[in-house]
Amino acid sequence: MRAVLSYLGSALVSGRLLSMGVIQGAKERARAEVAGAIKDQARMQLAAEGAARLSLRAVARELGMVSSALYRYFPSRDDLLTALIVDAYDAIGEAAESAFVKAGAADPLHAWGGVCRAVRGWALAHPHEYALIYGSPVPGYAAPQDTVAPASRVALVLLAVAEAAHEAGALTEPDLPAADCDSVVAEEIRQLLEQPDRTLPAAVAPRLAAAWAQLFGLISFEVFGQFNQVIDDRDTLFEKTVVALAHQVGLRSTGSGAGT
Amino acid sequence: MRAVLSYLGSALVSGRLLSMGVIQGAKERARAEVAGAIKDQARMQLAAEGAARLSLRAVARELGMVSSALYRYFPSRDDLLTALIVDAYDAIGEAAESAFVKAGAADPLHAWGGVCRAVRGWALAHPHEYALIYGSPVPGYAAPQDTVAPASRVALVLLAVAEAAHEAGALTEPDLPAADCDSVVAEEIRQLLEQPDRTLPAAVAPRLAAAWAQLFGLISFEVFGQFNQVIDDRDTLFEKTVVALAHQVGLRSTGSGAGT
DNA sequence: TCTGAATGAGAGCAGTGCTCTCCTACTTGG
DNA sequence: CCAAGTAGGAGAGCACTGCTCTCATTCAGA
Repeated sequence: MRAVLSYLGSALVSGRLLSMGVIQGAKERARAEVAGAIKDQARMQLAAEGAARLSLRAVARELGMVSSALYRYFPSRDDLLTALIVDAYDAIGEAAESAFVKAGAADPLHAWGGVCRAVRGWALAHPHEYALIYGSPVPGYAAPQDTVAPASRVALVLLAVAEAAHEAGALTEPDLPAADCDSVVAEEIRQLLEQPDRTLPAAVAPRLAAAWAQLFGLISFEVFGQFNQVIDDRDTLFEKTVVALAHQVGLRSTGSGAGT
Repeated sequence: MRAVLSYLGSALVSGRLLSMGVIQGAKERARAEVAGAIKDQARMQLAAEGAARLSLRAVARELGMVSSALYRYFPSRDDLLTALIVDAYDAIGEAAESAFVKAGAADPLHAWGGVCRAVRGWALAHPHEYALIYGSPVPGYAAPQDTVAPASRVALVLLAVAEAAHEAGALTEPDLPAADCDSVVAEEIRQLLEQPDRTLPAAVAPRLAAAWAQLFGLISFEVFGQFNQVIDDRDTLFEKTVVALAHQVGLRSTGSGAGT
């Protein structure tokens, strides 16, 4: 459980707590409140119509102000979208984190399933916000640095699940040499895994990344309607696939080092 | 190889040949030519700027005509986008089909890998067109009936690979009862699999659908930049994951009914 | 109390999708 | 071979968009 706290701790500090500062003066508070109202209204339009139909003027109109006033808070439409993207990443990341905390690290397969279910649940409940972050990147929009930390929260939770499993002896080691994996994984991740309090073998990182992408592939097909007229019982398909992904990563039930 | 021909045949007839009619009169030909030029120009703008920045007026301007003239060919921007979507589905489907034909049905694992590689290759070469069909659905845009046949071509190829493997005795049967799978898969797919010349056990359909979604999840993460600063050697990761997916589907090397 | 910054209002610009009317050119029926 | 009908293009115009600029107001701190 140490890994849990450390991973989640770093995620929380880097992505969440620092963004909401201490209580400020009345003026700054009013400003933050208006900015929040703008974001809320924008989020409503996003949920109703999708990102491309999100209109600054409509948001301003709904809020009873004129469109130019909105530019005092967000310098452009892209910046407003970025704020919504960060919020969405934080929301789905928080769903994953709290699911992990709730499931506990005792049974890795149970934790893995809980996290995956939470992510899928959030995606199905917020399809347009999900599309905003995991669909096609917005045109001419390069993800600014503010989004990378929140964007990695779900992946860090999956990493924490694997590390907890490894510490409990419920993670099958990969058979391929670690040197092969080092060239696959990027420098940033290697540094993360080499930190002194990390215990996860670097060799599982590629499998984890693949499972991460595959998980979101499954969710995206469901959210984006690719399973229409193909798969009816998506719950069952998801559950079975999540178990397969856990096995692919190397997760086993606690106690039995090598299951079926 | 019978399965190959029959599957690909139905795909070709339904999706491709019917759309390009016989040689017509000069007038209709001129009309088709202009429509083609519009689509080409639109595709160029799509590749350069993305779907959301595709502008009818800009297309018309580039073609030296006025925007209203363009409405003689496409009744709305959405219809032009739909035409591009159909073309993109056909292109990626054709890439998959020809990869399958080239690989042959002798070695199922080889065929599976070839098809997956071809799909990934097309996606990386045409990221914006890929985003158009596998990214977030365009806002307020419900896929018209014209797109469902082309959209299913890649999936049909994967189905054909599995059926060829089954006929060669290189497909591991699922352990769960077929009744369970029947409720997962939609009516349309069940009817497809129950056709007299189909030999694929219905029980592998769910595994195939899951692998299908996971494959595109992996590709989407790569195309949409989710692997930036996470995975460097994406080729290796893809190859390894494709093998894992093949195993998940139940594909084995020819001759050995159940290998590791 | 005065100054300067923050905030909002309004006009305006260039661009968009789309519709309407008008005019030309061409195909086709007699 | 000619008249009629139609397909296609041109242009104006409408409502909307993101964004910028200027001008007035308000309000906090020196």
